[in-house]
Amino acid sequence: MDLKPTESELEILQIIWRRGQCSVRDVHNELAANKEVGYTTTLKLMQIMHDKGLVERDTTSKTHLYKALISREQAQQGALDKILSTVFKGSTADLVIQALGQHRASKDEIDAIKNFLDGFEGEK
Amino acid sequence: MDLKPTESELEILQIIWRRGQCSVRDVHNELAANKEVGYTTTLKLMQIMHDKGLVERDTTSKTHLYKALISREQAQQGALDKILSTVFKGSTADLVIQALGQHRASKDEIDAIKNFLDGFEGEK
DNA sequence: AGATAATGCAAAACATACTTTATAACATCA
DNA sequence: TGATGTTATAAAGTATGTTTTGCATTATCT
Repeated sequence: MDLKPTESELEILQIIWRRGQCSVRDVHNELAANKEVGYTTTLKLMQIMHDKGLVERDTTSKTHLYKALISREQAQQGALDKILSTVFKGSTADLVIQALGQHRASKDEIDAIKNFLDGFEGEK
Repeated sequence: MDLKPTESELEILQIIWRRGQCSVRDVHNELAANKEVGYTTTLKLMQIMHDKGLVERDTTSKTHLYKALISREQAQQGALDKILSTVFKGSTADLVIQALGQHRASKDEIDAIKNFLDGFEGEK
């Protein structure tokens, strides 16, 4: 299994992740709200995603219902792994620092990360 | 300016960033050490990168010398911005936690990040 | 039943990234 | 000089991702 969603596939996954289970129409309506796209384009992409094993579908009723077979966390990790190797020379610390430096994280965010680090370090 | 290097372009940028200034031959030798690739493929990619404005070149001597016009930090930030919007719902904290969680960072790395966070928070 | 709308599939068209081939110009070595 | 190797360009070929077109099926409304 490869599981490397493309750009457009990720847009669709976002919607499926949020809603849990969708018809092509559901997904298309959300996509079309933000950009110009044809219904059949959305359909075709979801068919490709099904071929790739990114989603599964329930075909019992005429309107097929799609569910994600890859979790958001898996996609996140895949994306991180990729940019770690391509631009961060494998250094997670560099990545984290770059992410935080530019972003002007809020106090809450920083605290959340610190807490996470504390727990992480304690565990050894 | 767009400045979105592709996968292959990033491999080449890695080398240019490390060496500072390179001929096509320099880059190609490094690439060819790790994978099967033709000299003209490397050349063509570097020409495309020049067209895009990712690199500049000194053509005074026969052997053209290429330099990066995009910094590693710019490329890193671009990559981060992209995955933040595509898979992390814009949450830097989620990204950082996911990056650290999977990676089993070393104590040194964790300390580096903590120090960074401390300084960052203090500055307000 | 017949019209209309929604859903689905297959095939082809298009765009972009990547690779290869063929050719030319120049430098150096023997 | 002329054989060889290096560099460069242009053009074409391949692969992958994205969009569009045409057609068939099913459901619903009158």
